[in-house]
Amino acid sequence: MVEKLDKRHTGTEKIILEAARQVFIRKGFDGARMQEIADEANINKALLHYYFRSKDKLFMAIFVEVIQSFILSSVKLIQDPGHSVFDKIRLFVEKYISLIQENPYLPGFILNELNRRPDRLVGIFKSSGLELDYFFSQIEKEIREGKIKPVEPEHLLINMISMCVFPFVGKPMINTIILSYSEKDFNLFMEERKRTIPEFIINSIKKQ
Amino acid sequence: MVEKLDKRHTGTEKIILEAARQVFIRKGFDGARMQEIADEANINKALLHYYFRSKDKLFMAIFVEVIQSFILSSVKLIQDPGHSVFDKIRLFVEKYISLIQENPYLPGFILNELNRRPDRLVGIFKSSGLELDYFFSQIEKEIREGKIKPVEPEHLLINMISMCVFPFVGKPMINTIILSYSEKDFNLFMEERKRTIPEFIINSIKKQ
DNA sequence: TTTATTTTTGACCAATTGGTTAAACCAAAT
DNA sequence: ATTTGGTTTAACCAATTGGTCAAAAATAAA
Repeated sequence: MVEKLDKRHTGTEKIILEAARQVFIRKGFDGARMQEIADEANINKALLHYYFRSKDKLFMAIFVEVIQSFILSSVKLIQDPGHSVFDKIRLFVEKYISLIQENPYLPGFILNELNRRPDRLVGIFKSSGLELDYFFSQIEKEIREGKIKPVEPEHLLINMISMCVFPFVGKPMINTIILSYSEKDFNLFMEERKRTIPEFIINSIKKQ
Repeated sequence: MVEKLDKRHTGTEKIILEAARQVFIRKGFDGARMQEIADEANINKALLHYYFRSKDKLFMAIFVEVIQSFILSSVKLIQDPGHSVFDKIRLFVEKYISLIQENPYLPGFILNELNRRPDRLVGIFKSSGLELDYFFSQIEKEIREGKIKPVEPEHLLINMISMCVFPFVGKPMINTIILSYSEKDFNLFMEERKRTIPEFIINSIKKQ
């Protein structure tokens, strides 16, 4: 019964990957312990090495998975030829923040590991289908057509990403700042941002 | 010779702190090794424990120092009653980016550690003189006076910080994105941002 | 110089780490 | 029932870790 065997195999493998994912994201590569991953998966530590040969290999496995699902889901929309730049801004901000809200510690994890071992990990990032050429040329086109003010496409994109992602990375800091001004909690603040960020961007680049 | 003693003492202490600073920022708390700090300082490892009792205490010492110098230098300007909101945006972006350029890995370090051990570190952040009330009320005042469009002060501030800081935290990602569009290098890109960010923000909130 | 104090060191320790191994387990095939 | 194959485990290992300590070195006081 190859099928049954494969299912069992994939079963434990998935359980390990899920456990590793949680622990790595929570503690980072250096902070994560193989024993803790084994505990989280309710299996013996040696089994980790049976499926994935080393901590590094296990980490790579989850990192690739995490990057790809994260990149793909957000790039698709932005490269879609079926929306105007304004619509893309609105849709991207809403969708991107919602995506991160489901996994709030993912950006911090990715960015930190990427910085800590760039030579090891940047390759994964580059080869994960990160294509932005259509979006960039679409912006240039709408500028030529006089639909939006002249802006540098790269800066616009980085601004969008920055305003969406940074609050999650800087949550402890943001909470301190916001709570010193109002009683708003972080989740409410991010819900507001789904509205204020597109408004802020579009106000900046729309022609009057 | 109390003076001489104190100088020597402060001398080694400062050498240790400087070494610890470099290693902790480069490797993070979990990744840093006491031996590596000792090597960096060219002293015996036991001497680290002689001056600072534990790795944690040593880390706290440098974290407090780092936070305070970082916060203070940036908050001063923003609370200064002598500038308009527009001027503050221009000055802040220029000064904040320049500050980080001198220490590009500081934001990533601070944000990551803050997320990793919030209960331990957020207190330091809170008690480091982070006051923003004047800036917030100044924005509200200029809105009432019709000088700028209605905006939520907290969102505006977070937007400013996000667009300045995030690129440094996401440098490996940013480089991939930018280089896929132009041949610009990161430093040039950040120099451009000193101009494009204030323009972007002011375009968004100015009245026409 | 001699004594007292402080600073620096090398050697050491217990605990933890990622990783290994040989044996046990367990379902399926003979 | 026995064998066969992959799966899971407990026990173990070498290396590394933060941390200690007693003695040496350097400095100041007498």
